[in-house]
Amino acid sequence: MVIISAPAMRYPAQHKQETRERIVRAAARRFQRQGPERTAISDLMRDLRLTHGGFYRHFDSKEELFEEAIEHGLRRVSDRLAAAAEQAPPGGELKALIDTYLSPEHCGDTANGCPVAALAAEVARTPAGSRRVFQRAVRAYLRRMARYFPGATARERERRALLLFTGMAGTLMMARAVTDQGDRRRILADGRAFYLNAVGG
Amino acid sequence: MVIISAPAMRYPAQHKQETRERIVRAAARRFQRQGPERTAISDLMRDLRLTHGGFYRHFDSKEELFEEAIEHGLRRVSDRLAAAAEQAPPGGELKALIDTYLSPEHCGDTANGCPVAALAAEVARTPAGSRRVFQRAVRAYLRRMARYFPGATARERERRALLLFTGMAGTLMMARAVTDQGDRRRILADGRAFYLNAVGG
DNA sequence: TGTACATCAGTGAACGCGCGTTCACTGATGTAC
DNA sequence: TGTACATCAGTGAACGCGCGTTCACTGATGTAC
Repeated sequence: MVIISAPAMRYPAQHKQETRERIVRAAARRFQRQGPERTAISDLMRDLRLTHGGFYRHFDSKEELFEEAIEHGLRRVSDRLAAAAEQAPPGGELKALIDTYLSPEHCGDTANGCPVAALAAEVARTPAGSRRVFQRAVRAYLRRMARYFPGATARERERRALLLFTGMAGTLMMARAVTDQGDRRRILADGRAFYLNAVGG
Repeated sequence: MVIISAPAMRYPAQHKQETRERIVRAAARRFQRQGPERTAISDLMRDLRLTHGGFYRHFDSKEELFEEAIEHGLRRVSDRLAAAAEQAPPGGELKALIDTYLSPEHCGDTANGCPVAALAAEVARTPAGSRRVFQRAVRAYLRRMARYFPGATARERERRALLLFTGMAGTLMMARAVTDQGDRRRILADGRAFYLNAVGG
């Protein structure tokens, strides 16, 4: 028998929840930009003007935070992509998705961009637990994107979405790895044309 | 005025060179499988039954080794891909490249696979010097693959090769990140069909 | 041929640093009465 | 309303560990003579 009662709280009820979310947001940015190994818990907490010790009031481990940061990152990109698709003229949704994903802005903003392009190779080296979380988050992302794709069944639309977004993630990754600005622009522009043609725009 | 004379050597002349190459090969494998941050110099040297102290007789830093490991990895994949294309029936070269790159074997062998799929996101976080080395190695790789692609000029063939290989790298990365074996097989199979169609096979 | 010397790939202890995690403590606020 | 007490988000020192890099040393072999 478990008795649930409201305990005494010295902070406003949702204060802890908000701090937790701010940590996740800061983590998503830093993990994607610098990689999880190069970002220390103390960096993240300093971003929020807190000290590192308090971290463990919110998370059991850095690994748990990593999982939530990826979920957050995927939600954020899918928000951005869905918004772009909704603003597109009828029939132009797919083109809007591609142009947004392979835009110079997305390329230049790894921190707030797609976690697949920034972190999927690192997720692949992670224990099964984290990979399952990742897989679930990707599925939710694809379910959300599927409606903009042609295909008889939801399953087919999701498969097309997966192929498009994983392919573009690879191309975006390469654009970021290259040093020459001209090459970068060209890779992105070629990619936009290639994928638009490939999904039959 | 520099006098070049053969110094006294206590090891056979090419011994040092061979050790250096063995370090690079071990590094490519471990960097790609575990990531550069999770592989210690001492791990690599232990792979060759040596101790970590000797490492600095061969390389100035871990960063220098990272650059060479990526060059080595790209040469190795392009060898493998070129071999597959050469064995293909006439006209089937592109299909052979795609089937080899997106094969379950390549997916399951990150250590000896393509460094773009395994490490490009990490390269993107690296200082400009390493990124230049990467870019040069990728260009050599594309020049070598270009001959299997349609296109009026070498430049055009290389651009198609880049789009294909970066796209497939993204798809391969996702297949590796996912936990479910069935999903993994499906991603690879869908990818093979998608890219074969996209390059007009 | 034999002997003394020089070379340098490799050894392993040590240094310094960063960082994940723990823990005793603080102090602002809510609750009980 | 006022006072004593309980709670717990946050603090910051400390611990333990891993790892990149350095360095004095070793010892097998080549060269000089």
